[in-house]
Amino acid sequence: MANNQSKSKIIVILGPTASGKSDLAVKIARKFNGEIISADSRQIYRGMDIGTGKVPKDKKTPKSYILNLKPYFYKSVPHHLLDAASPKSTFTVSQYQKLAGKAIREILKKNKVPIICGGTGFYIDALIYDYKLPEVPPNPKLRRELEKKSANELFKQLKKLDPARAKNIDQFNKRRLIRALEIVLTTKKPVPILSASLQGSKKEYDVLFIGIKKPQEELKKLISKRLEKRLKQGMLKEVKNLHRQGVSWKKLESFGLEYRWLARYLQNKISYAEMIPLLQKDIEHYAKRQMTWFKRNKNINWIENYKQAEKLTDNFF
RNA sequence: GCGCAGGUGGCGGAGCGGUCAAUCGCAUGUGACUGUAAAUCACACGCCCUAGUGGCUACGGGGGUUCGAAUCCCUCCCUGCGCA
Repeated sequence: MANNQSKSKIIVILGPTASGKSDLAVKIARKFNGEIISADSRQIYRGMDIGTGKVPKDKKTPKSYILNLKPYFYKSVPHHLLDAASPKSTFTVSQYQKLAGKAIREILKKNKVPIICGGTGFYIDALIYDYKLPEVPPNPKLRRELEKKSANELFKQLKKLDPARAKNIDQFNKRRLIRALEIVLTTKKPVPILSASLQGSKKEYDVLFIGIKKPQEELKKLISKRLEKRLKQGMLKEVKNLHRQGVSWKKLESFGLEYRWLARYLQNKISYAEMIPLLQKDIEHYAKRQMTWFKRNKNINWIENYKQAEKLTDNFF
């Protein structure tokens, strides 16, 4: 206990999509002198605003924030790691880890509270639990080659090269198999074992996890209402613009959810009327997957309203 | 009323004498997750249980043929299309 007082405190706000994370984070930030670091794998991309539900920028945000990789302001609260990457590039967890880690240090230096807010569980965990990811950047050429093979072939190859990894890996998941082989083939060594565990948080920080809990039916309604709103706000135009600026349909589809389905509609693969329910379903499934991830983390304090979050935060300091 | 096509699990849709509790897709449930993570992937999914090469009820209703029927025949009911 006494130790904790010497550790820097950081707050993590998470929850499924449409649960109201951004709003909560802003309130907490304003009350407790915080700055927000986004943990959202899609809000990181510039030009993906409506579809990702990115908070708008205050007028006073300097135009040069992008070039300088500076946070932008919303309701006077700095937001880090929004608009930090081009949608034409591939942003990865590893980059996130570095950038977000740096943001934490900067915020602490100012004696403010870092508030990590987002729904990308993998990003949050990589950051908080300091995953030691293998230093092997993506190799598109190799990936394209491996992509041609079947999952079974890839699995056999991995089994030969790294039996230990083959034992634990999902042998039907090509994406996982390809990455594992990518690591093995470039390092000529087995995939290192990930040492971090979810048992305790990273040593140098004292972390408060706040999770927003919503009943399933309510969440579905929130998703549906939000979807309608996004369409009205011009989401279709946003996707068109991205494509016009050189983001391929394939890439847009790979972003998932609104980008995937609107891209399919714009390519005439599907009608508008068909698209809406499919997209709605897809978002619901996504919310479920997020919860599956979060449930493993027993350190999360699940709350239902702002008051509870405030109380938790009060006690934390 | 006549003709044609159909009625299969929550839905769509295979099967057309045995190996069918019934391919597959969707939905639903549960889960995985080592640089694409809004991505990618797995498992379960008629009912019952001591959970098994287990029991029971099932392919619109009823009856029949057959060692054996979701599959063939008769009949009734219902749906769609065409002709009246």
